Amino acid sequence: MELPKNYDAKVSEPKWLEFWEKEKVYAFNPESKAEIYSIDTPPPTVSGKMHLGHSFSYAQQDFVARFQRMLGKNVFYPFGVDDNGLATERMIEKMKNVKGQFMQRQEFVKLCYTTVEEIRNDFVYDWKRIGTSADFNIFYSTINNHSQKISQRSFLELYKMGRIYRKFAPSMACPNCATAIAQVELKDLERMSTLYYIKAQVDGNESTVFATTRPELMMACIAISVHPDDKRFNHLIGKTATIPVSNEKVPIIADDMTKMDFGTGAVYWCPYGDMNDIEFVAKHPDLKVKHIMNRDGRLNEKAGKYKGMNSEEARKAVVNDWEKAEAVVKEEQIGQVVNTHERCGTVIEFVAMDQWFIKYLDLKDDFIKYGRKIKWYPEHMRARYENWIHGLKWDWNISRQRHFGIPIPVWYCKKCNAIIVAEEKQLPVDPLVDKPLKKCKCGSNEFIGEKDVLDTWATSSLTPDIAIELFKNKTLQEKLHPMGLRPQAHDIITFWLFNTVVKSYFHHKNIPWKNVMISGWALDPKGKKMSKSKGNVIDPREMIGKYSADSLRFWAAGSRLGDDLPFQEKDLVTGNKFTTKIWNASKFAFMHLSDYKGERPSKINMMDRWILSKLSKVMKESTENFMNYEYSHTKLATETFFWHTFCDNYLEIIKDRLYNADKRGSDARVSAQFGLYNTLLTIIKLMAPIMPFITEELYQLYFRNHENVKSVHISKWPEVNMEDEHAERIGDFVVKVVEFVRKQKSEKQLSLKAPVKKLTIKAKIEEIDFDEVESDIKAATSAEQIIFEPTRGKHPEKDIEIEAEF
RNA sequence: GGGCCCAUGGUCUAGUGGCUAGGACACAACCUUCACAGGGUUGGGGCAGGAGUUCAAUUCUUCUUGGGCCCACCA
Repeated sequence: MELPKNYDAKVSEPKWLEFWEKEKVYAFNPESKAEIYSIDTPPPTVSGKMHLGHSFSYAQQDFVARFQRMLGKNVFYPFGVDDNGLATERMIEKMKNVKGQFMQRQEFVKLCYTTVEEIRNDFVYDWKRIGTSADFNIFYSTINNHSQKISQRSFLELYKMGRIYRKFAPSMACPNCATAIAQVELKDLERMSTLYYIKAQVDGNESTVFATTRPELMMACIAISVHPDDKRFNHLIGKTATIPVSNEKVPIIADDMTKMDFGTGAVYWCPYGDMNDIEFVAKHPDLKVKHIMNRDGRLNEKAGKYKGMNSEEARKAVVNDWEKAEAVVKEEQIGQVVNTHERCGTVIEFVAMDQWFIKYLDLKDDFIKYGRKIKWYPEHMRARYENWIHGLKWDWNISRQRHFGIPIPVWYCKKCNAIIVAEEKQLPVDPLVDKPLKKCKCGSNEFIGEKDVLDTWATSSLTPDIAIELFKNKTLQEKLHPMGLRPQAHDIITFWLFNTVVKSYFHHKNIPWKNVMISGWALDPKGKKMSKSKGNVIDPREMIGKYSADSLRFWAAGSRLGDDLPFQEKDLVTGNKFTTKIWNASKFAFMHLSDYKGERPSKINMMDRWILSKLSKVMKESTENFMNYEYSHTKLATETFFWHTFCDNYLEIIKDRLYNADKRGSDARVSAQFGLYNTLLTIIKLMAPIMPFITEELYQLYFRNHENVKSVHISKWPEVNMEDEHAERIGDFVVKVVEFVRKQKSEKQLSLKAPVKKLTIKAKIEEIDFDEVESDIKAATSAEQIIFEPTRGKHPEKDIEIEAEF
């Protein structure tokens, strides 16, 4: 059998994608009795194209999926897309050049739906292209009716449990997005800021100086505080200060939250400038908050002349006014860390609004317990989960003042203002369109629908349910829960992972999955995070075009699980080289196997026993590593074994037996064929999860006819159990001799085929064993004559002494 | 301020309480008609620093230095 000279990934890879889809190679079988391995696949957000980081971590989870499938398990590997929420809105606003806020919700949502439909196929193709072996027929979108129903049902259940409440409370708001956001969506920003020292008159002809970085909140000022132990200010406590310009009179009170060593030691409180204000207000309920800011970050009529300004504008105006009033004593530049919205980078504001919350701060211990029931790979990632829980300060704000999201299924009675919650049988509902099924208790039939939508994470935290409930069979649903694996990257442990545990805790009283596998990030060549703004983003499509999906995966298999990996284009060359090498080795093998019928020889030659024994060990090791999600070890072990043990040594050693059956005997040839067939097939299978395309190509070209399974990816994971310590010792000795001769030839600048006149070997090997391998050594070294002397019983300095005469 | 991870040739990495610390890329020399020039062979070059545990430390402990990530602080 003759193979084409070269393998062309550009042609082959799309060919196999089609084949897999047509043959339903990755289909989950709901009827099967086989053990299920289920994966809670991360739904990528359609707001961005697949980037290198995606291909990196999706490749890593796919290694595991493919391995488990080859173990014979019924792999439940759904695929979803996240097209719900802010990120999607933003993309659509940009694509269609519209502003959602200025449109009717229905109109905008319709536009979102159609746009998302338009781009979906192209978007998903990128995931298929890298060889993701998900069952793409088990598909969901986080905004479709199915997901809406489940997400709203979750809301209803939590509401019934008393876990959801609505409250007018200070919340974090993104002025740019004009919505409330949650603690998890915050990102730190370090910046320089000005600390203003402001002089305020105090009754009784005194004065004091307070320091602030937030002059713009002047109109909200409710008090000035000093530390109770601060002797500098003792005499002022209880008196009234007048804020310059606003002429507002505020009490000077003692509060130990005040830092004596910051600014002047006196601070003016203007809820809500930050989290401390919230605490301060709670401690002093007698002080009345003024709420001068709206959620779009603009000041309202309570801010008087500053109405309509945002923080930055108001700051300038207030400072200007203070300067005119000669109230500014000093300005100081200080470093400051502020919270920004991680999606858009806007500095957030604290605004009191009506919001919906999930009450869960009382359950921190339980969440930590749940985290410990899950097996983490790598284990240390659990620390991040626990660290996050320890630092949680807010209940989960799940309402967003946006358009494109899953509506909160609630109405308010026009007459009595009661909250009316939707009924499960009417889900999904849009309260702006639909009506409650029953009248209000007060008899009224007029309602105002809740305008807010749910936080994206309130839905994506339900992905296990969304995927599982695509199947209506209850027994199957139970079998699928908890899932086997949650694969994801480490940046969303606090978002997706934690929130999913929370939802599962409430709805199932169980962990959502047994294992989590946390992958790292693909970094730029210098080890920096890739980001659009830095311009260091690498497009995986370009790399696949230039190299191949297999090479990209080969690269992704090179890092330890959880580790970030800087991307160097040259690393893709390695994958290509491996592909070429295995192509050529297989070409050689298939040529010599064309007449092989799969027979097991009665007597297996020493060197064939040697390779099969080595193979058995690699196989065992690889299986264990894969079980522990250590795919990089499997890849490395297989790669080394293939390249060096198999190609460099074994193939060279058996060549003579394969080519010259007339001299060496047909038994010797069949034995070599047996070794060759089984070793190559096993290598291809071990490599199949990592490089699904080239392995499929080689499998189809030759092995399929002999193995009778339609794809290597559903073939059985190899079980070679031919360990033979004796053969390994003798084989290793042969390799040492061959390597020695190679080195000699290289040093003498001779061709590797150059004949050796006389080869003298002294070794701790029995003559009976040497006789078995002599012909193989002769052939592999081109030795004309070999003198062998066993050193048994003697105690030579070296185990082996070799001399070659040319 | 708290937590976590990491430090191995020029670059990216594997790994181990004890063999000559493994590989890839880059570099150098050599080798081609019989699987492979999209190749092969051979070679040069490395465990951040200090202290400790140990018969033995690149590996374990601790400190220092340097890098990365998460969280808190935010007047």
